Amino acid sequence: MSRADIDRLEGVTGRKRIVRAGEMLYSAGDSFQNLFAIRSGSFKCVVTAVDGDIQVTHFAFPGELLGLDAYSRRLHTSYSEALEDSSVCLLPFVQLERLARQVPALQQQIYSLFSDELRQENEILMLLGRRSADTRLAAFLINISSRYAQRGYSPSQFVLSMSRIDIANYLGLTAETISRLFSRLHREQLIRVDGRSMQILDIVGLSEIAGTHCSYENSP
Amino acid sequence: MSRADIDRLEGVTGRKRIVRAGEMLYSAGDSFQNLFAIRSGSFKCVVTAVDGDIQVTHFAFPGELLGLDAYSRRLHTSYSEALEDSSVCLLPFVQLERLARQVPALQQQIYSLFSDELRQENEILMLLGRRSADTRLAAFLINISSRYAQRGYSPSQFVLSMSRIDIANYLGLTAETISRLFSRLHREQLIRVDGRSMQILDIVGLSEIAGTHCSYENSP
DNA sequence: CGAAGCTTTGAAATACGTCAACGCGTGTGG
DNA sequence: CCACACGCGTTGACGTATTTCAAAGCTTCG
Repeated sequence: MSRADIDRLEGVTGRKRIVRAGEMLYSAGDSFQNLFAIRSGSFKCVVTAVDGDIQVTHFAFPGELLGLDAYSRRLHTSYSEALEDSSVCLLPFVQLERLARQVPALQQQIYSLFSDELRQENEILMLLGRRSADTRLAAFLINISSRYAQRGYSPSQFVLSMSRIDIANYLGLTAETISRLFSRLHREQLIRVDGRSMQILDIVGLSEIAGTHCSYENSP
Repeated sequence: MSRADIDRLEGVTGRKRIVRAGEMLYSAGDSFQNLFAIRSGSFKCVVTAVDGDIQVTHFAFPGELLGLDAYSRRLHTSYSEALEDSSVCLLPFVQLERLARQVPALQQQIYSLFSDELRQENEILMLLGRRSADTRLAAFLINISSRYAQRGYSPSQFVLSMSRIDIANYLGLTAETISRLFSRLHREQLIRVDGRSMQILDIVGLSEIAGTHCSYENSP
């Protein structure tokens, strides 16, 4: 979804919302009314187990859509927290549904969004199920990098909006492991890292660790 | 989706297909034409990485739908293999789309299927990312059990159609670990296991290991 | 300025993987 | 019909990647 698409949709609905860093866009248990198109900022999406354990299921950036998984139960079963001050466009799903019935292209767009997200989750499953820690982190960095590139930013230099803890949780690892891996990748001259600002020095080397010789194949 | 729903849809399209054990329902690279509603048997869905590594993303049983993730690219990116002789109902997606525009309830049904699958994948992410091996297997067994129950079969006695290797891959473990865990659960009187036929002796105890005090919460 | 949370690094513990051997069932071809 | 191979399943011994625990430095923000 392009920024232009989002603007057009916002024209239809006319509502947007600001979410400050650390605030929830929606929480588990909230009723499902809207999809959210991210205009600026970033979010982490998190599911909570009955024992309180949490799992970051994905990170979301401008141009991406949040809330699709809440449709069937009319209830959010996960929460989305802003990683930085962010703004989203509200898309009331009932209106969207109505509009989609009249505009086949929109209909197909919605199916595609669902379908893409399913395919993306399959990739993450592969990462968590079968890959070593360094492969997971390398694949994560390449994925983030390519998503920055898609939006016209530098693919080789960016600031991570999420904490090591969030990255670790997302990748099924611990913050300590992430920290050690960053240090190692730094030592091996593959990246430069200063706190949350990252520079990718050797995308090819990183891709090799990620187990993909095509650096942009993990793009969403 | 109930069996009646599937029959109705089949009336619309009128086509079905038999897939023998070990045969592919579709392979990665196949063009996307149909969704598949399972009438009998079972399938494993598998993604393949560039290095040939594979990951089982889910198991599918009668009443469930396959192929949703192929929509956006008009191409299957994973394959589905029958675990036993099976039959599926073919649902040409273009026809389904057309029909859905006229029948809002069908439209919503399709959204729900997508949405449900997304939510289900989030649960698996939690399993792979944060849970120990025994928790994963216990949750798997409870999930399978509840899906049998949904279809009117015994929740406490069933025959697994997938190999230990498949289960291990699905849960991000090795076949040896699965085997050892089955032995352990057997020793602890939680299950009886003879090859692939399973009997759950203590669903509560199993649920405790799974980290959920509500045994049926993992149902799809 | 202080507290609280994040990050880094080291040392020790452990859960799970790897390797290896063996038994079992099943299908296949001589 | 038997022999054999092959894939699956089990179990043990051992190795190791990652976690856990701990301590200290560093940011950030009230």
